[in-house]
Amino acid sequence: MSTSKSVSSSSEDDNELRRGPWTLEEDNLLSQYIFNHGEGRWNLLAKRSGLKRTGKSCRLRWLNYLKPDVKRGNLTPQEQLIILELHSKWGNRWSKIAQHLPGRTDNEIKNYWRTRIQKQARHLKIYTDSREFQELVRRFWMPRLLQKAKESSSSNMSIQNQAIPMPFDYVSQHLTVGTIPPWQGPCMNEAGPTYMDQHEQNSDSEHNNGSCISLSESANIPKVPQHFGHTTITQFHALNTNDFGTFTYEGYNVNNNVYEMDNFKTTTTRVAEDAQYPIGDCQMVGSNWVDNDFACNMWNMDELWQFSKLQK
DNA sequence: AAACGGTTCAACCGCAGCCCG
DNA sequence: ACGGGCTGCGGTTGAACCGTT
Repeated sequence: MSTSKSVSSSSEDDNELRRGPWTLEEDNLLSQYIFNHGEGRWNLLAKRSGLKRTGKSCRLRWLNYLKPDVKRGNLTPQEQLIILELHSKWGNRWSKIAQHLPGRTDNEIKNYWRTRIQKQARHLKIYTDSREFQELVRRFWMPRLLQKAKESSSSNMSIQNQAIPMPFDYVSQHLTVGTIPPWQGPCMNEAGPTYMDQHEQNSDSEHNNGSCISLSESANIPKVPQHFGHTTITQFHALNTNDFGTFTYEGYNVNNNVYEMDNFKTTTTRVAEDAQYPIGDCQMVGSNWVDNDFACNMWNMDELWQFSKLQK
């Protein structure tokens, strides 16, 4: 993008289309026009509003920035969970994913994926569409997000006040076998339809058949062995109990009380019978492989990678 | 304080699909 | 059936920002 070069002042050439960052005046002009005439017919809007912008540019500015219901700020753990899950099912269908995240734009979700998720994958030198990465997400990322979601919901807000409808229903129904977590709380609709039941089955029934989806059930992703599913279930149960204690599963020694990853120590051999999971060859040790600032860094990837290399 | 490098995100581009005449 | 206009989508870019040296 040649933004700075191509942003032209109106004094230069009144007929030249402006590009690059929008000014406050332009924003006001666009908002005012849409307030009076409504959205749509973007090319006509661009001509009549007095903006020296293309219709495309106007549409983008409105939908991604000016529209009143556009949500600003960091994605919540619940939103991140939904993105991970839906991306595993649909891939880079950003607009489709965005439909399930009220107030979030496809652009924002795409940026999140590329700058956060893919960055982590790059650090580990694995592809985000690989089985290894899917396992990483399922094993470590999602539980961490669940824990964060739990913390955020219990500490400062009720679920009802959150923009994402029924995130825990969504998670509990679709990431696991459907256990309703106790921490879901009385405000959750335990008996009623889930988020995806309400929002997806009608619009996407040809893909979904009304059944729950999960990373392991994604159409895009090979089914993982059954014991991976079991791992998820036990991890999820661990979120719901205070006395689950430490247990070992498939070579993973997991202190799963509340997913305190600080105490998480794995020494693994290959974890899948078909030997397709090189990530199982890495070893994660110590108290700080999980970064405290979850919003910025899910893991200390450098450290993780170092251990990964050491094991090879 | 300045230089530098990495990250984020708003904005652009090309393409595909849809609609309508 | 065809072509043109419009809209939406996904990939890419680069300015702005931020942290580090």
